Amino acid sequence: MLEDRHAIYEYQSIEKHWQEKWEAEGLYRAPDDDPRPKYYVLEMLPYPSGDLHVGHAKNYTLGDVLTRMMRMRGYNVMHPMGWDAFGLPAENAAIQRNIPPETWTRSNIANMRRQIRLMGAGYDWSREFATCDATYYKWNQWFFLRMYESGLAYKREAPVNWCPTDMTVLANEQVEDGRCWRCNSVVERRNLSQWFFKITDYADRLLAGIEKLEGWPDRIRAMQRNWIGRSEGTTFAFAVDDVDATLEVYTTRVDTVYGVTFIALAAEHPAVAKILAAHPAERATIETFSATLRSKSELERTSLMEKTGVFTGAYAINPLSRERIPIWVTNYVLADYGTGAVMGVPGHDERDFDFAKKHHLPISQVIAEHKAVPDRPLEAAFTEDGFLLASGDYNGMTSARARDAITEKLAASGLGRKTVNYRFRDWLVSRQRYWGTPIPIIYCPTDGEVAVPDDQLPVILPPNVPITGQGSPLARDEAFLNVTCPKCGGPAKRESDTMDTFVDSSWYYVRYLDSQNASAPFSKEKADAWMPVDQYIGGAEHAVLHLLYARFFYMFMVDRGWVDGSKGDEPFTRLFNQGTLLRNGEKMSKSRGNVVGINETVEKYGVDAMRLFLLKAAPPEDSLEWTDEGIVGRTRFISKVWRACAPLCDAAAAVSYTSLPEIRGDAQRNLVRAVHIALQSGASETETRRLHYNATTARLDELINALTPAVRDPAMVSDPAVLYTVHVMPIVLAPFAPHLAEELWRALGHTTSVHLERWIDADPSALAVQTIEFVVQVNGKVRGRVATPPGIDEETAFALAMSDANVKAIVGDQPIRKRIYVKDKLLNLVV
RNA sequence: GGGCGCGUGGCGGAAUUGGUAGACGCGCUGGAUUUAGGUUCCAGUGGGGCAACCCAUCAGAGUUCGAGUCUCUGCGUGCCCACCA
Repeated sequence: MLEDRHAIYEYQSIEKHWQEKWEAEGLYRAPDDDPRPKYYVLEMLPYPSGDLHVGHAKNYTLGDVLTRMMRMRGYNVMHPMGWDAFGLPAENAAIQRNIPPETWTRSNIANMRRQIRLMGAGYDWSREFATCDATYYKWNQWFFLRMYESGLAYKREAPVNWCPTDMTVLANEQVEDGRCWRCNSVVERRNLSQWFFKITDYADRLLAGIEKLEGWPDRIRAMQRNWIGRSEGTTFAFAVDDVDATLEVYTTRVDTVYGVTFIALAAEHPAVAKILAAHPAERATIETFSATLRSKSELERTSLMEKTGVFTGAYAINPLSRERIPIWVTNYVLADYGTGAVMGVPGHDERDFDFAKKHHLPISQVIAEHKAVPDRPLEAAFTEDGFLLASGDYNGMTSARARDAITEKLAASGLGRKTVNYRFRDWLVSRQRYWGTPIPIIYCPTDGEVAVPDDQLPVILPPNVPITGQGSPLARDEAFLNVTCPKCGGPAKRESDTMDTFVDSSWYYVRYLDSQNASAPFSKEKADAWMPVDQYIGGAEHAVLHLLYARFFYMFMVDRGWVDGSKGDEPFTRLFNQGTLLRNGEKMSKSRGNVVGINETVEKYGVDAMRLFLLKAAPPEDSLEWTDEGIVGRTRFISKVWRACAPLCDAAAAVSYTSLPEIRGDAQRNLVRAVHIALQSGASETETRRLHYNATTARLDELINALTPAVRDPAMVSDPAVLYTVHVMPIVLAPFAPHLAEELWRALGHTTSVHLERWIDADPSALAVQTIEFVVQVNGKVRGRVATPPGIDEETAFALAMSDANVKAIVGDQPIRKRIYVKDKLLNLVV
């Protein structure tokens, strides 16, 4: 029955052919002036690391399916692509291979662009850019200057990770177990002058905004909330005995203030020097202790180390109890949170308890679970709220009331106030690295810190700078460094630090909308037309950093009036977190050596088979195990579709695909129903934004399983229902297997692409069934099934149920106490 | 230590609102076609039982006419943050 020419689906030539044709026709351009409603689909900007593997394909396939679906559902869809091109791997590659970072990056981009096209993904390439283009990073510098003007970009000393061998700062991610990831030297903490963005000014807005982000996974919202880490408490001062200094502490538990038995300072606390001046006897001990601490990495200072400290010789006065309490320098107080000084309450804080035990400091209980005074000493810190005791005027109060009362008392005497602290810090944006955006600042001996004027942007990153891995290459490039001061014209030096690459990815989503603009980062008109991004897609590894920075940048843009704030100040309406692709139970990655390449996969199985497998194997937010058997199953599906449909295309061309065929029997009705169930599934997964296209592919399997026997049956093969199904097949396949769909569509005689067709809305009359089978339960257990036309009432259902021999036997002559009837589904009899 | 998830056949998973558990695919078993392998096609595939039936969604309890789904406890497992006072 099958003609030879239809027996084998030649995916290689077919897929290549359509990709070239689509590209030539500009099928995926998103016009700015279009009457259709807009829809902006964005996948996170990829880093051009070299080769794509099927893990990348998982990400891009989901975005591509959504893009095609939304286009078919009548939207003007924006789906751009670009490159997060600055960053460390390019510099490391430059060192290893002795080629400039730009050469390595550009060749990776070319390769990855080719591979993405090979996947048949529909992007509007006319909007493409790389962040290392001077036409892009110019605007990074422009944003930096606008932040600088607003007081949101500033420079200060900060402790950073310093590798003494490579003579460079390392990002936290580049420190592994306290050692440099490249040379394995022990990383030191150093105070260096660094540029920051004052993201903490936006803390409350970033926090409040999370509540409105209902299209984001709760997990990510919780992570951002925790990361921001808002904490309300009291800041108040202790006077220091014999020393002209006060020590401010921050606490969320001011109700425990009568239990303070020591003050714990961070070694970096500024008061330490003053205290040492008054207590020279302790100087040597403290300095040795501080020096040891300074040489430790953050990691060693935190989780790995036991709590230790040294007594300073000085005492503080508790402003409430008037008690005299010792001041210690410790290793467990963070210098850059709160005030860098903590009131030690071992009775009610686990860390203070550990410390007090170790250094034999007194432990007193000032909070109890009940009002009765406990008769036993504490065996561990009691950290819950309770009732105050041994707390002067506040005895018997609840913790909550005491916090208010004590804070008020401290405020009244000018010693303290209510304060809010955040766990997250200002964003450190400077890097002592070459391959990034130069920070547009000049240091002048007369004028100090001077911003590069806008008309001198971009500050070009000089090519051909030797990269050795030893310190910042720009800091040694005299031609780059030596400039004239924009203010006085005298000799001056450029800033040699470059920006964190997270700056690049904080606003790229607006640049796509106007990527050729030479006079501004983007025009307001275009941003207003397209923003916000309707669906953002990417992995959860960016849950905090990138997604927080991008939100901050967008709020800044809204505040400056560059984008319309009436649509809100959040850039990404919905966020979808893709699950990772696993192989042999581990995340697929180059470093694990378990990657499956795109090229080989496409060659061996074809693009459509790969896409279908990635969609079918698991819901998109779950991780997915790559198997060759699984993808073989999808090539089987494609062959089944091809063998069933291709021979019938000529006949089907004459049958309408926009109106339902005449139904001549149950087999025909079931077939058309399968078509519309698949159409409904695709539409519903899209409209609900659940994107569980794994379910839709199952409906496609059911559809082909219904069509295959029909086309083999001589009595059915020319039936209108069969020919209708063949004609609709490419439409229902189009988002998932775009090449196969197009090949069939053109074989049906169409001269325009199937990807420009409208999705067909599921027809209720096609979905309707002639008979249903409802379940009869007795006491909740299934005892019978009854076939009837749908829509019968309870009495009819009951009568039918009782005519079922099995049901009748089980019920017997027991009285029926209750009946529960769910229309067309079940009847439950309680006896 | 804190926060958030997740536990369903041999495997990936389906069951969107409490209503026929195991759709669909992979794998496996038997058969047909084929010189053979592959492809393709047919039948079967949670466990027990000859059968009618019984038992099954990590374990245990609860709510309900009815629980994979809701509540509680325990166990297992994953991710994120981890001395933030």
